Amino acid sequence: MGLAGASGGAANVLTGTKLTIAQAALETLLTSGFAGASAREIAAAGSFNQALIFYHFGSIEKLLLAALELVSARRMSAYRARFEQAQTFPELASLARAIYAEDLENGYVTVLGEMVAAGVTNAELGRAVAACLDPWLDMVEDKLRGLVAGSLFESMIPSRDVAFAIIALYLGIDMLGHLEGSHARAESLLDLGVRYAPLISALLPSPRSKGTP
Amino acid sequence: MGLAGASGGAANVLTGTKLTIAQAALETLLTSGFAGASAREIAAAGSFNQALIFYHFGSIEKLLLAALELVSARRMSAYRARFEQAQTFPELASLARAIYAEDLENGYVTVLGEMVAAGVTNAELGRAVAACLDPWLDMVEDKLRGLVAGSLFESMIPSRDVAFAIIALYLGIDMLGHLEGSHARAESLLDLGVRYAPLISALLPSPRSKGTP
DNA sequence: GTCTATACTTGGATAGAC
DNA sequence: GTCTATCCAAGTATAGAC
Repeated sequence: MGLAGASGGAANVLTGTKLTIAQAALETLLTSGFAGASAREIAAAGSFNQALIFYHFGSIEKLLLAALELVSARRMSAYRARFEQAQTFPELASLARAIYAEDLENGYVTVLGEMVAAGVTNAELGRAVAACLDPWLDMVEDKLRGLVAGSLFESMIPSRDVAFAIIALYLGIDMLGHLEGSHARAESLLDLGVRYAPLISALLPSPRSKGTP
Repeated sequence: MGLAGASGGAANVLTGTKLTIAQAALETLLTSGFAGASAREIAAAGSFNQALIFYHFGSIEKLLLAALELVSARRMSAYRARFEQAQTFPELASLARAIYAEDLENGYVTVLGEMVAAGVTNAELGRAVAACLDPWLDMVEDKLRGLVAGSLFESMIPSRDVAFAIIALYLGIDMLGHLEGSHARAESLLDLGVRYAPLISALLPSPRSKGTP
């Protein structure tokens, strides 16, 4: 609680006008998508002057990136605790399902999808978006490692690859939902995961019934 | 072999100038991405006049869509036979791996990624891209149904959802590859699939050793 | 820091000659 | 069907007053 009385935790250094602008950018990303997120639209959404964007962020790209980092940090601080608490596959499946539902409601799913899409068509932006995804990859990887630790699968499962697959699946579901204009199939798939997670649990003999280490 | 002596099979109705233009569009999509695929760039790539695009296709969007349908049809006719031949999980995993490698080499992975990304930022385009993906979803679903037919899992596995997951995973891997600017992790993940497919096979008792029905 | 006004660029699309 | 020339819209970004 020393300097810069921020609220969350990570790198939420945006305050005042910069924060206002970033939030307007998010709003625009949400309602008009990346294609519609021009300086003029964003300025209109936030009722401030177009020129402020360039004064504070230098370029639209940098603003959009800052906005993405903002949501990423928010989501991380909102979900991390719950994620670390979940210790079984059923719990994790339910959590994934819940996170998707919340992300959908908050529009984070949309923002992420738009920025990933933008990153694909723009290499520089792409690297930045990938960097934003990295902490999530690490988080999933750590969790996986913990889950299989001590079990038969410990040496068999390359956690990094599997974590990559999980993030890819989440992203792919997100993308398809966007394309179809409906996330119904995405949600039904996640429900399926919840329903069958106990089965996976049964296959992996849980080796850590000693409580949290 | 009656009317319209086309080569492949599906809906490859592009000939002459239209085909030239569509191929230039593909080339541009490949080298400059969706963001760089402007009328002028495409015309330059194919050494024809900019105005021809609008004469033949009406708009850039429609051209790009036609180009996507072209590659989709090409890939379908190139892979369908091999896909239908594969009858076990190991075979399918190897095939998926091979398809990704070929798609990567041909640039189809890039084109698909770019168009999906474009579809996310543009609802109308998105629906069309989703429609392009549909035949693939059907194909995977049919295959899945055949694979689990007669086994214990027949009533348990909702083929549609699982097919959706598989397509989503493929797409997500593709997207992440684009973002990172390298498809190394994607390929290593597919290799992992090949390595562990026999294990899945062992779990699903193969009920159909009678040859092709 | 914030505003107005505007320069500059790019890109979609069309008109009309050939 | 193809070409030249051009219109028009939209967007990024900056200069300079307040």
